[in-house]
Amino acid sequence: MPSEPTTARGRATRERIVLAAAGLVAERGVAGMSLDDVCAQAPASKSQLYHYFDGRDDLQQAVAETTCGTVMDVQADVLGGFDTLDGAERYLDALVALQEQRGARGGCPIGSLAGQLAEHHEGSRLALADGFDRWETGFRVGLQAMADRGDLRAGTEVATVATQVLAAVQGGLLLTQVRRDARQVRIAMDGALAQITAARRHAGRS
Amino acid sequence: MPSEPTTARGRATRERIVLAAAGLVAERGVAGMSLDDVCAQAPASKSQLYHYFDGRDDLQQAVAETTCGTVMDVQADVLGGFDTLDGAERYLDALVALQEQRGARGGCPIGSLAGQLAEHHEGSRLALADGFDRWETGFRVGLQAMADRGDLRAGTEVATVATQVLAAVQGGLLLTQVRRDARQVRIAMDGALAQITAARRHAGRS
DNA sequence: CATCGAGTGGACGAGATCGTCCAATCGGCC
DNA sequence: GGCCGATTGGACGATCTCGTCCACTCGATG
Repeated sequence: MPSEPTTARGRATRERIVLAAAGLVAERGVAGMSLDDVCAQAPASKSQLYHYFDGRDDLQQAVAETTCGTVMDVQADVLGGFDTLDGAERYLDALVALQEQRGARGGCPIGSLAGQLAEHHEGSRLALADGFDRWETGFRVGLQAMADRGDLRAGTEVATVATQVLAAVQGGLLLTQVRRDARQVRIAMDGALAQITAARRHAGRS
Repeated sequence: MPSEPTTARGRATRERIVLAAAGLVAERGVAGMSLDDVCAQAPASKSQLYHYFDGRDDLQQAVAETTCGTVMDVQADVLGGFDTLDGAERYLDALVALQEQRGARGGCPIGSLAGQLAEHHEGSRLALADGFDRWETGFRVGLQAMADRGDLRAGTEVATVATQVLAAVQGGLLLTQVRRDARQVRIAMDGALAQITAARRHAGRS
């Protein structure tokens, strides 16, 4: 049972540990993160790590949670604009630009963690599922706004399309990562967007 | 430099090792596969493993290659039928049935390996990219047959749609895995299929 | 100032893992 | 049978990793 920090100093230490762990996971993968490395990088000592976490698994779950939070924070603005067709295209452009900037490496942080953790740690799986839920909710509220405005085909099931868009993003990012080609995610999501636009749609891809 | 086996016995040993490694990776993930475990399971000895492989990384790449081969073999039949609208729906049904049968666990073997290996082993990344290429080619030739028959919207770019279908499958399988819900992959791929059918399309989902 | 719990530092042992090494065995071939 | 390279068995040391342990410091509070 990990003890929650009660003082500001304790909270800072716990956060240093999680951030160091998240950085190492992003850089080397879950398997490449050793607790000794985390302690060296934080910096912190073993006793601090085991003071705030049950052990490796518990720390990995905390990493999953903060990673989901970071991903959602980074895209909060552009995801908030996903409520018009233009906003949807801006979202896609931002996604592609980010992948190009990273050299098409790394894929989606949440998706990558999913491949490494979902099958082996129930707690981490639930944390990642929660991240996906929040992401999909962002799409859904934006799509609902478009539907209310009449920008979508009549009869569009907004919740279903939101799931399809998220799947297209994740699949596209995976292909981008494996093929080292940032255009893959654009192709994947162009499909999802083309599907939702009404007959009077303007602009295919930029 | 690993030496290729020259005798039938050597080839059998090498194959035993790869299959044992692939099984352990599927069961416990890449990080959970120890070389000692592989030797115990094969069965084989350390010297045999290092006789046929450079080391851990080389073995992982061999696992990636055989995993791609296995996945393509398993779906060869139903993927070969992906050249009519009905065949596409049968493909989707088979995919969903397989996920339900597995309890929505494991996701796509290739996609899971991608998340664990693509970023850290160039050779494995290339092996997985080759697997995706073969998979996408299967979709593309089927879609081209449909286009030639006039089953697709006029002006459909077959290669692009093939990429979108593969992305939808991968994204859908990832959501299925994380959410432990086999319907996710059906939703994801319904979107990709709905997009390609001509106006006189029949049947949405089953 | 004395007390006390939260927080800290880092040594330590148990065990796992990797990769190396060498001697033994197998099986085709002269 | 004798030879020889391919193949095999498994011990071994070096290294890494995890998690435990205990003594220590910090800082709020009475």
